[in-house]
Amino acid sequence: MTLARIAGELGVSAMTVSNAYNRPDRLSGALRERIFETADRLGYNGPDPVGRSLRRQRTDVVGVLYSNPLSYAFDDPAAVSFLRGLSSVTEGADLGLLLVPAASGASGGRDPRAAAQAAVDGFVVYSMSDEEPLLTAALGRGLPTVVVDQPARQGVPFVGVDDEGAASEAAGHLLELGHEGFGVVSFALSPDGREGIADPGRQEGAAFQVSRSRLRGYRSAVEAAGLPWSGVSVFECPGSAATLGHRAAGALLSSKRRPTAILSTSDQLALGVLAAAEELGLSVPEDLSVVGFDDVSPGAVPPLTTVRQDHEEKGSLAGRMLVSLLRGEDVPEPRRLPTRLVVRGSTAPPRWPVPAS
Amino acid sequence: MTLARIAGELGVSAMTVSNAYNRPDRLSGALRERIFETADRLGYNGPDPVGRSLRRQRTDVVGVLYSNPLSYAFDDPAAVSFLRGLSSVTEGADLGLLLVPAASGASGGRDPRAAAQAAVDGFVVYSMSDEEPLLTAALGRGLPTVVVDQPARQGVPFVGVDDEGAASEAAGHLLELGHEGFGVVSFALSPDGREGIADPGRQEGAAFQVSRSRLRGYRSAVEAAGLPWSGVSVFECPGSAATLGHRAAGALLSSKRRPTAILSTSDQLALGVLAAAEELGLSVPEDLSVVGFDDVSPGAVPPLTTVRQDHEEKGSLAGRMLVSLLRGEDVPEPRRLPTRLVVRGSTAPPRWPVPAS
DNA sequence: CTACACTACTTTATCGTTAAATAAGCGGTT
DNA sequence: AACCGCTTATTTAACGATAAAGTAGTGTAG
Repeated sequence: MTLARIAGELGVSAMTVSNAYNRPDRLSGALRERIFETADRLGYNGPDPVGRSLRRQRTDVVGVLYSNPLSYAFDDPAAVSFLRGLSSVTEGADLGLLLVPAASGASGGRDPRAAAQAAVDGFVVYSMSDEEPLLTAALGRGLPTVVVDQPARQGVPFVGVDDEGAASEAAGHLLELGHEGFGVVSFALSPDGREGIADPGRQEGAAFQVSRSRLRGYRSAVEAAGLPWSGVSVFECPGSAATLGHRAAGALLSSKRRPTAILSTSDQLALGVLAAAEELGLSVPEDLSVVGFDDVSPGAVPPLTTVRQDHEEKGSLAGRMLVSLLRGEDVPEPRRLPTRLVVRGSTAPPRWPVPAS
Repeated sequence: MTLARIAGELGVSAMTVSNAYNRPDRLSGALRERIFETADRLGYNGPDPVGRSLRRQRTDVVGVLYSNPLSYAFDDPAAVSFLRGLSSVTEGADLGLLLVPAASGASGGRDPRAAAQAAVDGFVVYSMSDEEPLLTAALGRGLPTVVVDQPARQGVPFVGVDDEGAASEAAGHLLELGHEGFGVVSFALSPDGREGIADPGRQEGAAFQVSRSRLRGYRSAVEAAGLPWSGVSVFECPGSAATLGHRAAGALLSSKRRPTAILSTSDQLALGVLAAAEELGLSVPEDLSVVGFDDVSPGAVPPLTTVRQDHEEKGSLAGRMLVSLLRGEDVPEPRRLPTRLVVRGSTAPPRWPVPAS
């Protein structure tokens, strides 16, 4: 069933039927009624969305690009909050939200064709590595695009936080408490799935801007306190799950110079660190201080000291920016949303000053 | 930039350019290379998704219809798990997932036009009321559709659980413990936003099949134990948030015949009940037993006795069914997924037998 | 030397819609 | 009878792509 068939049935032009649906005020009430009635009778459900999109050159859909398999997003509380904020804005603007499927290639990267095949008016790109081909493909489409968290690119509207500053503040907190022996548990520095200690080269060369920034923040605070960064082991996990943090902490805590404090680049990892500590008979915060990032784990025991950021607001801001772009309005300067260090029960002064060697 | 322009530039037919992208084996490697190179040079990103969908009569997108504003879905752990399961299957089949925006009308129902406007190959409908116009509109499209949780409709592929049986089991557990005074905290019976005690008429007339079934399950167990259902107050909340459960429990627990046990149709509501009990100085489970539904609140204190169901599997099954339908394969009989009563710390025998009056 | 399969590409027609321009008719005025 | 502004409906021409059928040209077998 198509517009034309309905039109034929009634002896009117297709345009008139189209108008019945799109500009009801442009035809007489009587005719409009007859059209809807005929449509009903013949089982026509209104203009076909695809034909309509082709002609109007817009889809009223926003695409979401995620660097991992889609289903991981629903496992990550930060991503879920982000989507909540984003969806509330897009729905308010009567836009659909398309979760773009991108099969993962062998390299860990995602199939860039996904971005080319998505019938959307614009993209929201969530947390990708610097040179992700999927991102390049999306930007290549020339559609309005907002990047969230990473990578910040010249000329591309961006939403994120000051990761370096926040990380520095987190490390500063531990330093103030008197800690001198640190370990870092980080999520991926690059999307190659590596797991293990990351040397400074790998740290600086990280393909994930957020990882790079947070490590830099930790480092600058540590060095500002006169301590050598070389004394800090950075354990890289290939993702951000508690089990990965658990393994990482296991490695760090069994090294010969055991840290008295562990900085984690996510709460999920920090949760794993807590579990590892418990397993090793270390009590937190007495024997070990732990700091998370994101503030998405309200139920942790002990409650996590962490860097709070408003993920929902991030989604909502990204949504508002994209909606403005779609409407052809100007978009305000890239803004960094605020973060706040929330001190809870997982950090305390070290039991003793760290011995000199 | 279009196929035709690239074709013109090279002096070949549009079809050949199309084939370069869709059936690379149908043209010589040399020409293919020239085409890609020209496309690159002119900034062509491959076939336009909308034109392509129009011609092929498919979009490779699955629409998700939700009975509440979309952003609520990301607040509901059951819905999030469901989406995780669903998205893993759709992504595996290289299908996009379109979260369909449906502005809420005054009646609380959602704008049915949303279903007509969505450019999708099929729908997954998540937990809707019996006569929701949005659902009718979706089914009217004649696209492959799978309904999840409710409403089960003759001839429409369905995924859900045996709510009545599970609820009956939950109530049975309390009866076995010796409880005789019950209260029920239920999420919406009908989408009209009512809050307060629901009489048996409203219970039976509920527009949400799941609500109806769970209440029936509670009731059948209570009556099977020889107790009158009229003695059980059912407090209806307009949604499923902890704050609503809190208010509901406040009302039930301050009535003159205070229940010794409260059955909640969701964990979220049960969490509110726990909060209300604490506020009133009642300890759980000593003074009050509480049972949830869904098993999505691992962190509750005390840990909730609840009905466990596998939301992720539900999403994944719905996805598999829809994918089969899209491929024109047969879909197995509507199946009810299993549930299991998980007894934890929120239920115990009543402190004393309920006094006769 | 015809027949036939095969490759590499083209032609034609169509998917379902809507923007923009155009026309026809209205009662009334000049 | 020409022209008004206004409403209502029509005509025309894309929007960007691909299915299906068709046409050369080439090699290969009988």
